[in-house]
Amino acid sequence: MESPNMELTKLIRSHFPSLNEPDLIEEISNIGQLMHAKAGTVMMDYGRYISMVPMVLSGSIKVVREGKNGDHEIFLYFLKGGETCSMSFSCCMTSKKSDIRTTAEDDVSFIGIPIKFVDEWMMKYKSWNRFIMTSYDNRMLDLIEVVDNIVFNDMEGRLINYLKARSEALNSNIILGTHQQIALDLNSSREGISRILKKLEKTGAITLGRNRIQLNS
DNA sequence: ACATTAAGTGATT
DNA sequence: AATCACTTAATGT
Repeated sequence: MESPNMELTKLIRSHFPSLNEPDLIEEISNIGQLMHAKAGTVMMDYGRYISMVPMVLSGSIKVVREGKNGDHEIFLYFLKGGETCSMSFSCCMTSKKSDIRTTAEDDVSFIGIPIKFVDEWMMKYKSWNRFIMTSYDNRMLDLIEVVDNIVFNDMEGRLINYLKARSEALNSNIILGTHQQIALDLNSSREGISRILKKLEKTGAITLGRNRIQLNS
């Protein structure tokens, strides 16, 4: 039988190879909590305070922003294995309420790190510092992509990018869900999404089914 | 068989 | 490209 401590150590080594300081790995193993979230679970919601920063091991987490009116939201990006949520980190640091909502796109497992340590390790461990900074940078790039998408692309372009992102996040070319949900994510209308999807199906790019979209690439 | 939910369509703005 | 009003199709009970 392995102790949970060793289990965590293994997971950190295999999923976060850039964190290579032995003391750091030991600390994470002692302090981190191995956690799971089932597909569809809302992991973080608007207005909630965050006490833990997740280091994602497997699965992917959908991050969305609430629209101005409050009745719409807009899809931002997916968080995948080996990554962490910079939003939760910055929220924690300023002990602000969350500006975003995250849901488990599929079954997710992650290591939860209490904020206190996230902060402490920033100064203590160089590789941790780099890890957090890199994560910030990657998220920033994702956000720039979102802006580009909205400003320069029409709905069809945005939808195609969205489908790609989702397929990549799920590691599958089959996407399950309703047109309505996609419309919500893209701040569009169900009918509009249905029409574009229909058009894409005719070109052979995708195959449609009820609750199901298959990408044919 | 019936009710419910998802998707398709044409018209209007 | 969004919204409305409706139809058609698939699925659950």
